Parts: sequence; structure tokens; C-alpha cells
Amino acid sequence: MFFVDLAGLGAMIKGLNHEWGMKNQKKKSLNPEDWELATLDVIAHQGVGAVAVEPLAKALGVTKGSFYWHFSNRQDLIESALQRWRADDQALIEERIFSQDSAEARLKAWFMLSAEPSQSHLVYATLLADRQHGFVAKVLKEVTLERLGHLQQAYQETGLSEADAKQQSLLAYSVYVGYLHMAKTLHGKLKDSDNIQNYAEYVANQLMPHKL
Amino acid sequence: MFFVDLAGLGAMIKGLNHEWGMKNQKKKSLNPEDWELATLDVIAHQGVGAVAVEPLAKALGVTKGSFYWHFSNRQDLIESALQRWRADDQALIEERIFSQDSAEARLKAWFMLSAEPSQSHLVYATLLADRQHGFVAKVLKEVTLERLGHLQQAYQETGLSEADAKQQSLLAYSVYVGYLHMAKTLHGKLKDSDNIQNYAEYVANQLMPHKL
DNA sequence: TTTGTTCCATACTGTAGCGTATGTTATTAA
DNA sequence: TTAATAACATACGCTACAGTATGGAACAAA
Repeated sequence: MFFVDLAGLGAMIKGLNHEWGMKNQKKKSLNPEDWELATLDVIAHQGVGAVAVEPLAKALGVTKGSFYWHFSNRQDLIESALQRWRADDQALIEERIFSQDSAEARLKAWFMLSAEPSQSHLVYATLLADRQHGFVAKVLKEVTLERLGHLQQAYQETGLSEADAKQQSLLAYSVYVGYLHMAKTLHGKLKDSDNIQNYAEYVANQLMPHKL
Repeated sequence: MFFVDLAGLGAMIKGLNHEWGMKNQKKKSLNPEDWELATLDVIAHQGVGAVAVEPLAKALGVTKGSFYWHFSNRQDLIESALQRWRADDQALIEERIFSQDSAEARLKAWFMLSAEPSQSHLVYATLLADRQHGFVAKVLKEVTLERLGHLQQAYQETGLSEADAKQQSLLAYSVYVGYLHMAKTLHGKLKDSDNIQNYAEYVANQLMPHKL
């Protein structure tokens, strides 16, 4: 299988308790982060439309009286969760891609990172389809344009003209986005290409500037 | 802009009346097809989750008493609409792609067709994200695997090994899927690459077997 | 003209979820 | 110990929508 079968909320909550040691010592109370992480989990697997306050509260073992203490309303929760997602994602990109010296290495790192299973990817893929929500569309556009810019710059640094780099970055990013959806859609049906590392290498090779 | 700004239901209904001549002579009654087309319009722009009986009825100028005459329930409507979408789409592929003689021509035709604005593409892109609905996932998986198979076969016919053809078709199809989402997400922000024909040629060139 | 069928309107029940108001407990500060 | 505040629970009203039940109009066939 491509992406790990991310555990549901149940396991996630156990993870929360885990922060407090093995002794199953319950957390005294929830904080906004708990709600945001649970929200991202729902978004990743069921979309923004499936984010509902009461079911979330149930999953977290509380009632919505708790929710409306931490957030003003449903939209506030979603926006906060997306902000958290974006920040975490940017931090990862910073660490894994911008740490590379050459443009070629950055491109390669990008392709490899794209193929790694992570909740962040799942969230992004879902958001791409939930852009009818205004606040989602905004975040999505910004993130996408930003990443496209990074790719374009890397391609330019390898010697491509601005125009060529634009087209090539769009192509490369399309591969990434398309792959996300393919993996979700076929989920386990990819068989031969199931060697994801192998496929990532293949794609990287195809999209590297030396092929131009 | 990439995709035509598909008119909402209002214009669609005028289109329906149009079938009956300019004289604004109202259709006497609705048939299942009317409901299915309206449903596909909603799916294309707002997703499967946004398909609601009463709003649809309002948009079509009737009440849900009419709806439950033609369909047994909401799910029945969605499944019927998806069947219609799939049939129409397959007919188009038959006409535009399988009519080509050589494998190279079929691949080229595929890339060109992928870049054309159509509601069918919008629907597909939306479904890719709404696969949490069971019936959607089924149709989606079938359609995707089918198209992947076509691409793979074409690549094999051009001389690629089965393994290479598999990887290459997955790459090519990812480009298509990714592009759909990019176009929706950025919608108008693609500027320089806005010359879609140009970009399609570029992509086709990159993904043609002679590059391997 | 009568009768049957098609197509739709109206009125109802039932549920899920949002948001609010307010009561309750546990923790902390003084 | 007391008072305040954080973090909930409970109960409520409200809306959107699914689905059902039934009545009515329009048209066709007899």
C-alpha cells in the first residue's frame, strides 16, 4: 500500500495520553491543539465538509460545551487547523528541501518528499477538492503558488529560461498533485509500481532538467 | 482563464427550454435526465456532498414531490448521474482517441483532450476528492484503472516494456489529474502558461516515448 | 365524458448539527 | 479557606434537509 492507513481518532487520542507517560494517566483537559489535530485528521480522510463539532467532541470524549470554550465557532476551528497544517508543512519543507545546497539536490529532495506517506499530503489533496469553502481556497492558492515559485526558481537555477522553468515547474507540480490523488483513489491497486521508491526515482529522472 | 466558467443552474435550465425552440415554450414536465444533468453541474462545482434534493428542486422550478417521483432517494440520483457522466465520457474517448490509428497519435490525442475545458473534467476532478462516498469510490476506481490501462497499452505499442509502460502511464495520468486540480485551484492565476495549447504541446512532448 | 396514469404540490415526521445560555466541577490564587 | 477562573456538561431553540403520505391538476385513452 502507498500511504499508511492513518489511525482514526481513537488511536490519536491514545497518542495524546501518551504524552503523559505510559501509566495511562489521563490528560486533565484539552487545549486548542488537540482540537486542531483531530480536525486535520478528519479533513485528511473525509474532507472539510465532514468537520462537525459534535462528532468531534464525542471522539475526543467531551461535549461541545468544551469546544465553544476554546473556539468561537466551527469556521474558527477549521481556519486554526489549516494554519497549523500550513505552518507544520512549511517547517518540513524548510528542513528537508531548503537545507540542500544545489538546485538539483533541492529538486530531487522535493520529488522524494512528495512520495513519502504523510498526513500533510492527505490534507493537501483533500483541500484541493474542497476549495468551494472560501477560507480553504485562500490558503490553498497561497500554498500552491508558493510551492510553484520554489520549483520554478530551482529550475531556473539549473539553467532553464524563466518561461521554460515556469512550464516545467507546473508540470512537475502537477505530477505531485496527480500522484496524491491517484494514490488515494487506487489505494493498494498500484501493484507493480508499488515500489514507491522506485517510482519516485523514475519520476525524478523524468523531470530533472538534464532530460531537457 | 483555463476552464470556461460553467453557468449555474439558471442558465442550464434556460438551456433546457432552449431544446423546445426559441419561443420560450415551457417544457411540460421534467424527466430523470434533467435531474441528472443538474446534479452533475452541482458535483462539478461543489462536490457530491452538496447534492441536496430540495435545493435542486428549487433550482429546477419544482418541489421535491417531483423528485421522489423520478428517483427513489438521493443516492439513487447520484448514482444515476454518475452513470450518465461515465457513459458520456467514454463515448467521447471512443470518438476522439480510439479513432486514431497509431499509438503515438492516441497518446497525443489524449494529452490534447486532457487540456480541453469541459464539465466532464470538472466532475472527475471533484470525484477524486469525494471518494469517501462508497459509490463514488467504486466508479472512480474503475474509470481510473480503465484509463490507466489505455495509456499503458498505448505506451507498450510504442515499444516500451510492460514495466516501463506502467510507470510511464502512471506518470502521464498523474500529470493529467494534477493539472485538473491546478487549474481549478489557481483558476486564472496561471498567467504565462495561460496559453493552454502551448502548455499541452509542451507536456505532450515531455511525455512522449521518444523522450525515453 | 369518464377513467387512469403521470407529474407535481403540500404537509407532515424525523434527524443532525450549529450556536447559546446557563449550571457544575476542578483547579488555582489569594 | 475562600474566591475566582478554567474547562467542561446539560438543556434548549433553530435550521436544513431526508423521506413519506396524500391530494390535486393535466393529459391521454377509452
